Amino acid sequence: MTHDARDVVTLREVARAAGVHPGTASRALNEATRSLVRPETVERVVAAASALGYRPNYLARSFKTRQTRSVGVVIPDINNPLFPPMVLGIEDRLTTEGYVTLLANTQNEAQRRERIFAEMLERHVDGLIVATAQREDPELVELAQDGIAVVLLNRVVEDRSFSSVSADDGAGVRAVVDHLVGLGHERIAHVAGPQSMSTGLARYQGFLSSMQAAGRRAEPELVAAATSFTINEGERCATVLLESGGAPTAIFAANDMLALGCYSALERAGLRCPEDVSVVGFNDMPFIDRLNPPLTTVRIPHYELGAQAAQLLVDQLHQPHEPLRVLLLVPSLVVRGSTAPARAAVRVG
Amino acid sequence: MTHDARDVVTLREVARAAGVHPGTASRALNEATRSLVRPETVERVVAAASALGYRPNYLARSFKTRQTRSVGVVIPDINNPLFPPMVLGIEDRLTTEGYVTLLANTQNEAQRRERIFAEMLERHVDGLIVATAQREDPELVELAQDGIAVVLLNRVVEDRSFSSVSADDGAGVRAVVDHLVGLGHERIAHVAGPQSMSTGLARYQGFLSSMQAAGRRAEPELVAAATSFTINEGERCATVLLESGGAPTAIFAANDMLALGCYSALERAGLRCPEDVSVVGFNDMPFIDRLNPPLTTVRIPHYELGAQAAQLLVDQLHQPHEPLRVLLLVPSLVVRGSTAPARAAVRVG
DNA sequence: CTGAAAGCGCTTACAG
DNA sequence: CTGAAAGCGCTTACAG
Repeated sequence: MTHDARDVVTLREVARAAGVHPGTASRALNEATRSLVRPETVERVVAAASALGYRPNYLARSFKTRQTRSVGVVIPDINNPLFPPMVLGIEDRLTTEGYVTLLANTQNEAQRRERIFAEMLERHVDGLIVATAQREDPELVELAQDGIAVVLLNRVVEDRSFSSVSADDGAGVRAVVDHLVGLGHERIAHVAGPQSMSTGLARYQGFLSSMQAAGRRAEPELVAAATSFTINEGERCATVLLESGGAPTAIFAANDMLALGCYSALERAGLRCPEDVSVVGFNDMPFIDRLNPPLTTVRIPHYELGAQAAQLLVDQLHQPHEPLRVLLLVPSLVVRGSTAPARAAVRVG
Repeated sequence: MTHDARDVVTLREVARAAGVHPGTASRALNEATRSLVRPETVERVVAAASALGYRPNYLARSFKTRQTRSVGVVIPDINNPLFPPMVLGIEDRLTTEGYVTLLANTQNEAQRRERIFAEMLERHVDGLIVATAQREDPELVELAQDGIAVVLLNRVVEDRSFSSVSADDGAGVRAVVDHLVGLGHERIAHVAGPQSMSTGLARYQGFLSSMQAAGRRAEPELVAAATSFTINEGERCATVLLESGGAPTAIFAANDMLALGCYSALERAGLRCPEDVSVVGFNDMPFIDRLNPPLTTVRIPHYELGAQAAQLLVDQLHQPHEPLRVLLLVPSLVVRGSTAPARAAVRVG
């Protein structure tokens, strides 16, 4: 009825068939302890195991060793197209290392996040890959202090006690600003992301420093900060910028969702993109190249981000006293139809 | 160093603190057996447990009971925007039922699929939600015969030995055909999906019967079958249709990806959508409403699909001899800018 | 190099 | 209603 049939052959039976003690059979079958056993014995045990179709009982093993070879992956929202490629990268790497992926979405709800972490620990995951970090994240810091293996993905905590894999936002933003400056834009605005997240802050700071490096000033009326990375917030902020009197000829949005909101705001204001205002995003979401106009944006290697995070975690699991590692992957600017040479300043409202 | 600190308090200690035998403590703490214990004793045990911060060891429990309260979710490709909402629906429902989600992508590779199923069984998942079914799927049928609880999601196996949750494709297609016929289209073409999948077949058959019901003939030169649900295949098939001499004024693509390919083919042929040719998709992928033109398509309640599949599985787990259930969720046509009244027949090539 | 034994932390017949 | 005991299937010190 259930799949107990599969489980019917146990280590004890393999041992009997091979004429050895179960302990010996265990050692022979386990990679790590195999060298303790005489080669001929190993061979005998392995033969018996495969003859009987022996499959070790993971539950028993996990119970005994307190290791589950599973890792918890905590993301904000799988519906955000950023995350699926990361999850795939994680899964691919984890799988080849013999780990299994427990996935959970926080949906940005504190209560849900707490539940998820508690559940993952109850399930004895060997480690956690967390893509929901806030810059200040006491909950996460506490986890780390409890000695749970955690790798941060995409976003980062201010407290530098985590290994992490994220994109080099500074480099990405620099490429954006250089591109816009190169097109002759004088009045470049920024729709910043939430400053409570490392990505929002890093891109904002990158904007300030890149502007300065390019000899431009980032005027206060040309910056608006969104409270979330959503289309609605992008529209709201872009509207603020357009009505501020700052007369931007280009808007750099801290991610593609916000950029989509910029499109909406421009449309509502009767402005054309890129003729009147250029728009740049960040992330290179799927299908963003099929919009009208196709969005100029910064491509982040999301799959790689996930794969590297998984690797870091696995390394850390195998070598618990490994020093922390902070990986920054290189993004690249993808120029499409939403940016064009600056024309004249535009004033609205 | 590890989170062993959390595990330090064991059932035995709770029992001692409450002055009862561990067996009694177990019964008192377990929902199902609590009624066997005198209320005052239950109270004492519960108090002791919470005073000591007792957390049952899942590993021990799973080992003993052979249940893990985990379910494997097998999807073709998380990067396909269809699946994230389904996965979220699954996770939400599973979580409230106390189950955890093991996620894996087959990437449509047979080898990978086999590995995944083997792994999931090794991990003793309580059941499986499978969105990768082929119409003929001996592997899956075998699983079911082994008595593993399986619920099919989105796609279905010809062999009717599974519970499943999918969309009522026939109803969706009917709405599409009626819409196009209502717009005066005489020559309606179909880019069919892979006929090895139930979705591809059902939508094709739905097309045939709806056309017939509407008094139209589905001419052979107005149907082309894709070998995969991809943009490239959509473009290839649409090109075939446009060059076949059938002169379609509307193309119904079996999903949005294929419809995207139709857009490309029209563009390459110098035809405008919807002025020259109307296009309809299926699924209502995220952001498909932001394309140029916004795609008319059939909305499928993907989140609900996932949630219902999870529910079916959980029900089946709790009530193993429950009869199979086949759920068909109702889709709805979303009319956007890619469809317009028919003008004249168009001939290309 | 191998055997004998203990034990991981629970659950669950079985007695009483 | 509760206790005493067995046992799930492994791994791993400990002897020899």
